[in-house]
Order: sequence, then C-alpha cells, then structure tokens
Amino acid sequence: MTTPPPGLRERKKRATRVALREAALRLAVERGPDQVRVEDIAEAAGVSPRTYNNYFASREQAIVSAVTADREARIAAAVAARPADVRLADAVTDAVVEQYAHAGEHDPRALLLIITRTALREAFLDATAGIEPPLAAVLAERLGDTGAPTARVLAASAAAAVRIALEGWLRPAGSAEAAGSLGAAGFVVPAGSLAERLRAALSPLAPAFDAAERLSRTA
Amino acid sequence: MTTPPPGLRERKKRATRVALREAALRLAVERGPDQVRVEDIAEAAGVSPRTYNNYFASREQAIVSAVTADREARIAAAVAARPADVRLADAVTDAVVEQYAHAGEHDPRALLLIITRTALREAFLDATAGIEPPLAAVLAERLGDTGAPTARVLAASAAAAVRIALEGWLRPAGSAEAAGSLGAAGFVVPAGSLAERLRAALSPLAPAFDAAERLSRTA
DNA sequence: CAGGAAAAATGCGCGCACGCAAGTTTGCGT
DNA sequence: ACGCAAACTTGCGTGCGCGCATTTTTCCTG
Repeated sequence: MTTPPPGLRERKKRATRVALREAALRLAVERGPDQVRVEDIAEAAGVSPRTYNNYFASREQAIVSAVTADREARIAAAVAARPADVRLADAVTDAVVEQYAHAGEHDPRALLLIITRTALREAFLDATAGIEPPLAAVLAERLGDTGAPTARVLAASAAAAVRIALEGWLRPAGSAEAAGSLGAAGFVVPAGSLAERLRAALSPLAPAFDAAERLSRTA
Repeated sequence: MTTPPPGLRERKKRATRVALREAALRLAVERGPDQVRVEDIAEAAGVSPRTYNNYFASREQAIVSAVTADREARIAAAVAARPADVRLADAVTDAVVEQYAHAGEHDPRALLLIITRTALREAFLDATAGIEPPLAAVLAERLGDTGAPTARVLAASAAAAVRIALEGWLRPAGSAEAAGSLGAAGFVVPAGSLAERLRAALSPLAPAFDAAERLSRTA
C-alpha cells in the first residue's frame, strides 16, 4: 500500500514527466503559450520531441499538468483520511475544497496564464475529469463495492460538479492580452470565493451520497 | 418556440452537415475507418477539406455524429414532454432509456464499427457529454432556476452516469478485426441490456433529483 | 556477472487540425 | 432592383499527434 522500493525505471520516468511539465510551464509563462513549440519543451527537458509525446498528448496538457500535478490523488487521499463516521458528502466536499484552496498558490502567473488563454482554460477544466478514477476507488471502498456502478457514478458526478464550479469561477476573465512575462499581479484573478462555488455545486449531490451511504450501512 | 422560417442560409448549412456526417459514416462502414481520409469525406459531400473542418473537429466526431445525431435534443424534449407531476428522476431516466433503446437501430453495421474501433468508441462516449446543456435547460425550467448551479450539476451528473453505463455495456467487445464491409450480424452486439445498465447507473442520482425537486416545490 | 526479455527512447513519415487572408454567397435595407 | 455588410467557403502554410520500426536502457534470473 506504501512505497516498496520505487525502482530506478519508475524514478526516471517520473523525473522526465516532471521535467517536461515544468519546462512547459516555465516556457509558456516566459514567452507566452503560443510562442512555445513542442521542440522547445522537449529540448528544455532533455528528451526527443517524440518522447515528449509519449508523456503528453498535447501542449496544453503538459502546461496544465504542471499546475494540476497530482491533485486527483491528493483529493482521494484526503477523503480516505477522514474518519469513517463523518458524512461521506462532507468528507468529499471538504477534501475538494481543501485541495483547491491553495490552487496555483506557488505561481500566480501560471494561474493568470491559464485563465487568460482559451485553449489552456479548456485543458484545465478537462483535467478535473481526472479525479474520477481515484475518487471512485475510495468511494467503492467506503461503500463496500457491490459491483453496482454507484461509486463511479458518484465520483463522476462530483468531478462534474467541480468542473462546473470552476467554469463559473473563471468566467469573469474573458479578455485577451496580458501575456508578457511580467503579469506580476496576483490580484487580477477572478476572486469570488472558489470555495463557496465548490460547495454550492457539490451540495445538490449530497442527498445521493447520503442515500448510498445509508444503503451500505444496512447491507 | 417553433420554427419561424428557417432561412436559406441555415438550410444549406444543415444540409452540408448532414451530407458530411452521412458520407463519413458510409465510407467508414464501406472500407473501414482507417481507410477514410478527410479528403474523401469532403469530396463525397461536395465541399473542400477545409470546409469539412469548419463543421467537425475530427474524423471520429463526424462519423459518430451520424449515429448520435441529435439525441441530446431528443432527450431534453422527452423530459420536457413528461407531465409535471411525475418524479423528475423518473422522467429523466425514462427519457434516457427511451432514446438509447433504439440505438443504431437503423444500421447495425455502424454500431458494430463504433464498438470495435477504440478511437470511435472514445468519440462515441465523449458525445454523451453533449446532453448536458439541453438537459440543464429543461431541468432549470422545472426546478425554477435560482441561479444556483443545481440544474447544471444534475444534468452533468446524469450525462456522466449515461457515459458510465455505456462504457460498461460495450466493455465486453474488446477485440479487433471484423471490419470488412459485411459484418452483417446484429446479434454480435454486446447485449446485456443497455436499459438495465442505464437505470442502474442513474438510480444512485435519484435522491439528488428528489431533493432538488422538493426544494423547488416549497420555494 | 552475463545474457536475454521487457520497457522506454528515438527517428521517420503521414495525415490532420486550424489560423489566416482572400474569394464567394446570402441577407437586408433602401 | 441594387449594393453593402455579414456569413460562409476555400487555399495555403505550419506545427502537431501518433503509428510503426529500430535502437538504447533497465531489470531480472540463473
């Protein structure tokens, strides 16, 4: 369940992936996303362009993944960490809010960039779908997997809710420009409390979580 | 609410879109999806390749859309058509089941093709996301839109559930081959009752629909 | 510690998606 | 009926995603 010994192969793979995503983000921030060719990213990471494509299916994906990182896994872990007697709906909601709270805290320019460019926004939103599999796994465990698709459906629904919350959150930012390397301003971000939006989007699902939980207890 | 007068421009556009998607499907069935270049589709539809790309963002999308057609709108319409006093969850479930019941009834070969080829399956599944917007619209109406994202979340959740049901339904079909123009067999399809899977996937969401409905009644 | 299997990196080639800047068609006001 | 503006089509050019075959690296087992 932990980390046996990672093995060298695995470590190198991770290193390459990290190198690629960081190079992608750095270059995108420095010179603007449209001025970064795949070749540049690959070179900066010290691999061939072809190899780059073995790790990421698109430039947007690479850039965004530097911000998204392994948020999916962190959410799942956070849910699993909650004591077993708290309402499942609350566990999920809190875990999600917690993980998105310090979104892009490390580099405001990255967030600004993603918000501004349409293609990146798109990729960023699509990335939320990634929480489904790990979340489904923990939910299946908590609900005592019956073979029914309940866990997956709830996980996917939560993911969809998160996506909707994010969409609404960054809707205000629609203009162009501001791509120079010196955006510098963190106070330009949409604001409007991401946390509130997340809770609002997830709350309609609470009854479904409650019902599933009830079923699993009586079973 | 109906059709004012469609206008000539609009009619031509629709005609082109239909021509493209039907050409795409026909060619794909005839000679196998990998033997169809964009150029062929465009030519068969009597437009330039560039124009083809103004209508569809990928070959898969074009092919699949011939089967998907306007299922999204039909589902939304079906929901809207149910009397206002039936449980919302039931209305949605029945509407979905009803629309997917005669899936690819017209051309079994098309279904067979989509099931077989991975890229097409992917595109087919992605297409389910398309039900969200129209469904969200009807739900918003039924629930008396409060500005809260409830309707959208429920619609997206339902779409996700449908996707999961479909995934499970066509999992059994994983092999390759059988791409010749004479598949001819309709009894090869996965079977295992799509309807049951759809209901099973949607049922965990019922409590959420009930709760939303209750809220809207008391408000 | 050798040797061979499995996995990953790489090079090459093809078709494709899409931005851009014309050219062409449709719609509408006068 | 005319002509202008907006919508749509088209050709061209660029970088990209990915399948395939080959080479290089990692891993395991005797």
